[in-house]
Amino acid sequence: MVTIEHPNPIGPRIRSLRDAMALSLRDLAQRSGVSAPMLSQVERGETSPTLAVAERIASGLELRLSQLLRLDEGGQVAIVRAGERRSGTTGPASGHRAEILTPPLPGQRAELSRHVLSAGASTGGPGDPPMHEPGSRETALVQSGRVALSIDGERHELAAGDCVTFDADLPHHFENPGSDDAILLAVVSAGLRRS
Amino acid sequence: MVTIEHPNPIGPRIRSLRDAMALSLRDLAQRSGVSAPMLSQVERGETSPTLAVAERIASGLELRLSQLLRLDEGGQVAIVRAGERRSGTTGPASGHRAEILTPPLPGQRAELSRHVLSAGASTGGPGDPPMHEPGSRETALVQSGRVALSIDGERHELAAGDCVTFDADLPHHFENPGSDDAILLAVVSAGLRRS
DNA sequence: AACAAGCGTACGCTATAACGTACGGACGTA
DNA sequence: TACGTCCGTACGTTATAGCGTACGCTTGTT
Repeated sequence: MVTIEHPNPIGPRIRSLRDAMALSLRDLAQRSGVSAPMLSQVERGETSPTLAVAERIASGLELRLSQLLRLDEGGQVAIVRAGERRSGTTGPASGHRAEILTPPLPGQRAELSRHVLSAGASTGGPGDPPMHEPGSRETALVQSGRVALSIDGERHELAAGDCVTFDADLPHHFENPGSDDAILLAVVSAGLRRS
Repeated sequence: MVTIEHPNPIGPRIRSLRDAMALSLRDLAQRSGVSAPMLSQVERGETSPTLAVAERIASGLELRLSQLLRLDEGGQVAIVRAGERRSGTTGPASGHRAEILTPPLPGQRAELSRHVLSAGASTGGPGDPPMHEPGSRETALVQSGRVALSIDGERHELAAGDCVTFDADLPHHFENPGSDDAILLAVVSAGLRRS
C-alpha cells in the first residue's frame, strides 16, 4: 500500500488527539460516524479523506475542521525583528533610504515599509513608471518632517502626522522639500484583481 | 448526479472567490492542478473533494485550506464596527487608546491605526471574539515600548522596531507587560471578498 | 451570416475512498 | 494453559472521486 503525501499531514495529529482523549479507533468511529479501518488508514497516511469525512472526524474530536488543520499550520505568525528588515528600492543618487518591515510571505496582502528622505531627496522622478500593479492602493503616514506627494499632475503637501491614501498604480513620488530628514511609513495593498 | 450535502458548503464560496479573482474554471485548474470538470463539480456541490485536492484548490485561490473553511464558519467572527473604534478608547478600564489614520473610504483595502497601551493595558481579553472578518491579515509594528501578542494559544514577545504579521480573524489581543506606554501601528488588510 | 474562442458541464473511464468482515496479536482472567 | 476481549490492520467489494474528451451555448470578430 503506497503512502500518500500531501502538504498537511493530518493523520499523526488525529492519532495524537485521539490518544489524548483516550479513545480507541472504534470509539472514535462511533463518535464520528467514520469506520475504524478508514480512521486507521487516515491516521497512517494511507488515504486522503474527503472533506465530508474529514469534517466528521474533526467533529468526533470536538473540533471544527479549520481548527484541526490549523494545528499543523506552523509559522502563520511572522515576526520581523527590528534588526532584520530588508532594504527596499531606492532612487538614484538617493538620500532615500527604505526598509521593508513585513515578511516576504507569498500572497502577502499588504506590505509595510519605512522610508527616510534626506532634505531635498526624492523617492523617484516625474517620469518614473508606476511601481505597483494595477488596482493597488497605497497609504502613507508622515511620521516626522514634511513631504510633498506628486501624483497625477498634482502636488500635495504633507506634514508630520498626515496620512494620505491614493492609487499606487499611478505614477507618483514623494520628495522632502524641508531642511530635515522626513520619515514615512507606507502601506501598499495588493490590487483587487490579479491574473 | 445527486447533490451531496455536507456541513460546510465550500462550493459556492470557491465560485465566488474565483469570480472575484476574475478566473475561469480552466484558469483555476491551471493554478491549482485540479481539473476544470472537477472544480465545476465541487463548486456545484456534486462531489466532496479529498483534503489533498481541497488544499490544492485553496492554494490556487491564494489561501490555506483552514482560511478557506473559516470563510463559511458562521458565528465564529464578530465584527466591531468602525464607529466603535473611532471613539478612541476601547476595552474596559482601558489604558488602550486607538486612532484610525486611514479615511473611511468604501472599498478601503488596508486600514492603518495607531494604538497606545499604558503599562499593563491590553487591547482585549483571552475570551474576546475575533475582531476582523475571515481571511483578513494584520501587520503590527511596535514603535516604542514592548508588547506581547496572544493568538491561537501562543504568546509572542515583541520589542520596539519588531513587526508581526498574522491572521486577524483568529482571536487575539495585545498587552503591554512593561512599565512604559507601548505604541503600535496596525495595518489590517481587507478580508476576501464575499458575495 | 459565418466562424472562432472561451466557457461550463455531461459523460465514460480509471483510480481510490470507504465500508464490512475477518485476521492475528496483546492483554487480562480463571 | 486456555479462553475471551479488545485492539489495529489486511483484504475484498462497492461507491465515488478525479480525469480527459467532447458537447452545446454565448460572445466577439470579420
